[in-house]
Amino acid sequence: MFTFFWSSGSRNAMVLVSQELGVTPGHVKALLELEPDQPRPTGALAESLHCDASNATWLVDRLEERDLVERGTVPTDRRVKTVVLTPLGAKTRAAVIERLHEPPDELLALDREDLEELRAALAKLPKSEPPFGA
Amino acid sequence: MFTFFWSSGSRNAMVLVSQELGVTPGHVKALLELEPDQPRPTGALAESLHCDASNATWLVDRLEERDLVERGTVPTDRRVKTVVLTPLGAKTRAAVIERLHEPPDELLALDREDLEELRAALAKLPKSEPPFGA
DNA sequence: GCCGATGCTTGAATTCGTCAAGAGTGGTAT
DNA sequence: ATACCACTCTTGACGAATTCAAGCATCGGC
Repeated sequence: MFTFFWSSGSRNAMVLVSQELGVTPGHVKALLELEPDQPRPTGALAESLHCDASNATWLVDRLEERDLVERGTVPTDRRVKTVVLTPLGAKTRAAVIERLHEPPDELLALDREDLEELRAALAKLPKSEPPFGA
Repeated sequence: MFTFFWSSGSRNAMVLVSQELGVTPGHVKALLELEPDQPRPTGALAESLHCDASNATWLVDRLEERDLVERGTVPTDRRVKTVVLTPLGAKTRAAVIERLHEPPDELLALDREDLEELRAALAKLPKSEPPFGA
């Protein structure tokens, strides 16, 4: 519903959240792209993140160092390496989402009616691949 | 009017613009903080950019290399170094602003009525220091 | 079984950002 | 005036994030 938060942020919400949780903004972006118990190929992750494959490799390295994800393989194609959340990773991801759903001050300043009008107006925007469900 | 663009972007408008014009996103941010013919102290620039003074120094170095800005001094206090746009810098800045005001596809997809509703709804948000006038 | 395409990794380079330390200057109190 | 503290900018070191070029292993088709 409020995926629009992402950028509206009063001084970028994601940066603040990542600082609170002791991870980097890059970690946060990547965690949000991973569903618990659903391994994804590194390449798919890179595509979701709109970045280079080598960048995804580097990012997964950092996540792996912190035991937030684990690498795996798929039997059908031994070239691809998958990435899957560890229990700690899933927990951290949940905390990030929880924290990210808290509406920023700007929206809290609106009364119910104005908020509903804003929601309705934004709902008409063509959607552009929300970073995570909601 | 559409300062909201900044972040709403379909893949960050500023990044795209900077690529088009052959400069970095940092260059763009800095250029927008400088009014033509109005020298600003390096420190003031750093504050506007919400970054470290040393970062501002580094940024001005890069801008100076490309002849987009020039450094100067003020007679009243010999500690401060000012930054002012060169003719090329002013021209580049104008191009950036021009390009940045073009509405993204998401908004072009809306008809006049929906657009007006969105504008009205957004107008009720408390304002948080727009990056440049308009 | 060869060969081009594909998936990931590595290394170098650049940008952006922070912090710590230093040089130069300004202001103030003694 | 001298000493001392505050302020401005710069420099250097470092980490995060990003891109490109090159390399290795594997896959798929011929």
